[in-house]
Amino acid sequence: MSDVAAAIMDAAERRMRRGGFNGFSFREIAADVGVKSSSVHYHFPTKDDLAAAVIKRYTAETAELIERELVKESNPIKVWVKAFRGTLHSQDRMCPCAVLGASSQDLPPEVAAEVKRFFKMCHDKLVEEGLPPDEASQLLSTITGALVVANAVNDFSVYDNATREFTRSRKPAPVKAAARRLK
Amino acid sequence: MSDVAAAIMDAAERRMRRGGFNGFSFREIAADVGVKSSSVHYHFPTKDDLAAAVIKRYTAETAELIERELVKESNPIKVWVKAFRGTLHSQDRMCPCAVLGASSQDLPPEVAAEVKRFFKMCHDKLVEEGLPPDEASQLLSTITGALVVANAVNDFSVYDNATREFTRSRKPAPVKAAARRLK
DNA sequence: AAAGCCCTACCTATCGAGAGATAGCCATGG
DNA sequence: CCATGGCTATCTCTCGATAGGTAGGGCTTT
Repeated sequence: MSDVAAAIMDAAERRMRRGGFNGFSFREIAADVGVKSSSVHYHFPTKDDLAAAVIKRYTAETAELIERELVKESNPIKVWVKAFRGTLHSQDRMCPCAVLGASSQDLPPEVAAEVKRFFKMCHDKLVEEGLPPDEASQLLSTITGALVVANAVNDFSVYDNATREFTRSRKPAPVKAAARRLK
Repeated sequence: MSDVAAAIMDAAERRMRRGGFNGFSFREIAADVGVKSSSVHYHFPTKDDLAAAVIKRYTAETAELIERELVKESNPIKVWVKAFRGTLHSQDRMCPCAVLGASSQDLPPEVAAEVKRFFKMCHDKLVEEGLPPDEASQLLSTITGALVVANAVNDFSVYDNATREFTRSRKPAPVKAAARRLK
């Protein structure tokens, strides 16, 4: 992928994190990158294509990040809470999938499908790492919601308050998951 | 408030629940109600006005609903989990504040302020009903996130799975809160 | 009671801005 | 020499917003 294409995806992701699918335009992206809007169309024919590509890349990057962190810290709960905490404290603040997921019903089908894939990936990984399915759903929901609420009230401490109990009292995942990951 | 104004707010709320602030237009609302878009402007001069009014009303209605339910069921956790579950299973599916809150950074200030007020109201009420602040943040986050994730993956059972532990194991609120409410 | 008047609640018509998308031209480099 | 990756220019839509017109109900004044 060319530098420009990557820069376009970066700009699109940044704006999607703020305003979702309807929160950015080809012209804005083009201005961010320093090209013309028609050049954005060259790399991503339609807006749907661009958004879907951004989410697909984001899903892959998140999965990789989690894998890397699991090597350093074997408790998956701590890893996921910390990862989303990093998102909140980053410049872009929100997870794009949380933003898009909230208005999933109004998304182009390809984009909605990618967002769905993201959350499925998260849940699958949590279960694979040893959490019971319900607990995985709860953790994923709490983390996602904490992001939304912290964003809405503009107070990041909400995230830490909401996730505190998780990082404190939960048992670490069974050893087998960590072992499988290492071999 | 006139019938038409109420119908406009109803239509706006319905569309906001699906697509957020950028997910509806004056013309769509007008068509839903059966008037012209200029008539919508008559009742709500700007789009910001309309959206803020919708959220303000929604906040008040939610507070009233919770109060009513607390008379029947004294455990606030069960009441809130059930209330948002009702939202998910309603025709409109999402809480408008969850949708708008996710893209809070891109909202007109008056609208963002109303969304913030909604979440503050929720947290305040939970604390008032006897929950420790952190637990209130956690419950609110989990419920909100469960809505988002369930919506994104298009599977309502996620909500029940994510909130199951809350409704099962938590202690009911202290008696004083219920007593205060009754006097 | 009739005349005059204003306010409410719509309407038609239109504005300029910005959206996504397309057609076709041009420069560079393998 | 032609494919790649940009560009200019322009299309058609839709957006939020505004100007100005009108029907009719209710008020006051004579």
